[in-house]
Amino acid sequence: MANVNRVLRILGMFDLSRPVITPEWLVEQLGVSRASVYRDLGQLASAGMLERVPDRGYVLGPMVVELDRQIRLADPLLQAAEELLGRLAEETAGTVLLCRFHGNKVMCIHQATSSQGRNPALTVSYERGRAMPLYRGATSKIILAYLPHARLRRLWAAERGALVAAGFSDDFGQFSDVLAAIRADGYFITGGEVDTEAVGFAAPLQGGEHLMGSLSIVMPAAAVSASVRKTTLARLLSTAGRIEGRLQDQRDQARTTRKANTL
Amino acid sequence: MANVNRVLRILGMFDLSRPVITPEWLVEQLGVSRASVYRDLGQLASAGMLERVPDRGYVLGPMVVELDRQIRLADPLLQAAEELLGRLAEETAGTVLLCRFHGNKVMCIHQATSSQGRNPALTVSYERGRAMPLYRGATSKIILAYLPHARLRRLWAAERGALVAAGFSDDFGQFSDVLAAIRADGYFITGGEVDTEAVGFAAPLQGGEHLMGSLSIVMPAAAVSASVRKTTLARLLSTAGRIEGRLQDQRDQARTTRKANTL
DNA sequence: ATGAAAATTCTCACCTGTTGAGATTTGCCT
DNA sequence: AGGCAAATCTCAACAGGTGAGAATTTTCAT
Repeated sequence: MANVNRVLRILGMFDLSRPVITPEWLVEQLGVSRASVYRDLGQLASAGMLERVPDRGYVLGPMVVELDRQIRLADPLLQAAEELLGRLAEETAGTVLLCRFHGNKVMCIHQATSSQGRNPALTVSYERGRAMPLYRGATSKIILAYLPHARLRRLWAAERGALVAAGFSDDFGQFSDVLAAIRADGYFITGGEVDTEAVGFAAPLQGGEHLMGSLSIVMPAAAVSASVRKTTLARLLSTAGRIEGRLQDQRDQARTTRKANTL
Repeated sequence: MANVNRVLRILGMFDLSRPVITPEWLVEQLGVSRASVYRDLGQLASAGMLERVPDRGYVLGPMVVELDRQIRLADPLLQAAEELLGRLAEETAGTVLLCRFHGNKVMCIHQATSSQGRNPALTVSYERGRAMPLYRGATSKIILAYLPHARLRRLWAAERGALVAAGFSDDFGQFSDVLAAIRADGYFITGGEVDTEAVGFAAPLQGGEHLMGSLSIVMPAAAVSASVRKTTLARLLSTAGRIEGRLQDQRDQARTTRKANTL
C-alpha cells in the first residue's frame, strides 16, 4: 500500500514553519514523479483534506476542521467533562486541562481558563491538539502511573533512555515502584517540569478499568500557598470523580440500549 | 486511484449518529473484501487518522486533532481576527462568528461569546467545523454577495432550485442585483433565518482582492432595539476593518520577506 | 491585450503493488 | 485454560498506479 501511505504522509508534512506545501517540494521529499504528486494532491483536495491556495501551494482543508468537530462532539470523555472544566477553572482560578494518552504521547483535548483569574504571564504549553512527552509534568506523569503493566513495559523498552534522562530510575522495578506510589496517592503534583514557574495538579480519569486520560490544573508557582494547594487538590479530585461518574453512566446507558436492541 | 479514494472516503463516513465504524460495516459499504478493509483501516490507524477502540471498531484519531491545531495556528484569517473577536463579543454582548467559504458551503472557523452577557436561551447553530448552507442567514448571505462573478454563476447553475426556494429571484439578473445592493451597503442584517429569535449582523472580510470570509454577530431578537442595532453595526464594521488591516500587514510582510529571500 | 514561461493535466505502455480466498494467528469471554 | 470470533498473513493473478513526455491551462511581465 505504498500509494495510500504516501498520500497520508503528506498530511503530516505540514508544520508551523511550513503552512503551505508546494508540489515541487513534494516531488523532492517523496521521490516520485511530478504526475504522481499532482494526482495525490488532487485526491486529497477533492476529499477536502487539502485546499489549493492562489499562489502555488496547498494548505490543510476544511474536512480536517469538520472531522475535528466530529471528534469533539462524539468523544465520551469530552462529553462527560466539558461543562465541569469551566466550573473547575473558575473555582480554582487556574488553567484546567483535559488530556488523553495516544501512541506514546499525551495530548490535550480541551482547555479551560478562568475568565477573571486569568494570568497572562503564565504560559501553558499544553493546548488542544498539541502532543506532549509522556514523562514530564504532572499531567503526563499521572497517565504514566496508571498505564497498564504491559503497556508500561513496552514503553520502558522503547524509551528507556528518555525516561532515565527525565529523572526516573534505571531499574524497571524501582521505576515501577515510583509509579505505584503515585497510584497509591491517586493524584500527582509537581512544579516547573513543563513551564517554569508553573505548578501542575493532576488526577487520573478512569472509565471501566481503562485509563481514559487525565484532568489537571496549572497555576503560577507564586500563587500556590499551602491552603491553595489543599483546596485546589480537593476540587480537582472532586471534579475528576464526577467525570468518572458520568463516564460510568454513559457506559451503563449504552449497555442498556444495546441489550434492548438485541432482544 | 480507486485505492486512495476509498481510504479517504472512510474518513467522511463518520457521523454524530455513527461515531464508531466497524470493519464489517465497511465491507458492506465499500464492497471490498475483509482483507482490504483491514488493510485500509490499518493504514489510516498507523497514520493516526483513526484509532482502534476496544469493542471492535475505529474512531477518528489524534492526528485529526493535531491537524486542526496546525490549521488554527497557521490560518492567516484566524491569526488576524482571533484576539479582536473576544473583545467584540464583550463590547456587544453577542455571539461573534468568523466564517469562511469552502466548496459551496460556509464554515465557521471561530466563535467567541461574551462571558457576562451570555444568554443560554440563545441557540447558535454555527460553531467551528460546522458547514452551513450558503443562502440562509446574514453570515452566509454577506459571503454570497461578495463572491466573484464567475463563482456566483457556477453556484447559480448548480443550486438554482435551492436558491429560489430560499427566497431569491428566479432571474439571475435580479438575483445579482439583490446581491449588488448588499455589496453597496457593505454589511447585511437579518433575523430568524437560521435560528428563530436570533438576529445576525454580518460584514465581509476581504484580503487583497479576494473574499476571505465573513465576520458576524448573533444576538436575541428581543435585545435588538434601534440603538443596539446602531452600535452593534458600528462595532462590527470597525472590527472588520481592523481585521482587514491586519491581513494587509501580513501580506505586506510576506512580500517583503519573500523579496529579501530572493535577492 | 499579448506572448512567453511557467505550472498543471493528459496519454499510454509498462510493471509494480493491491486484491481476495482461504489458512493461520491473535484476542476476548466464560 | 479453552473455545470462538475477529484480525492478520500468504500468494498468485491481474487491476490499476506509474513516469516520460506531449498537450493544455495558468501566470506574469511587458
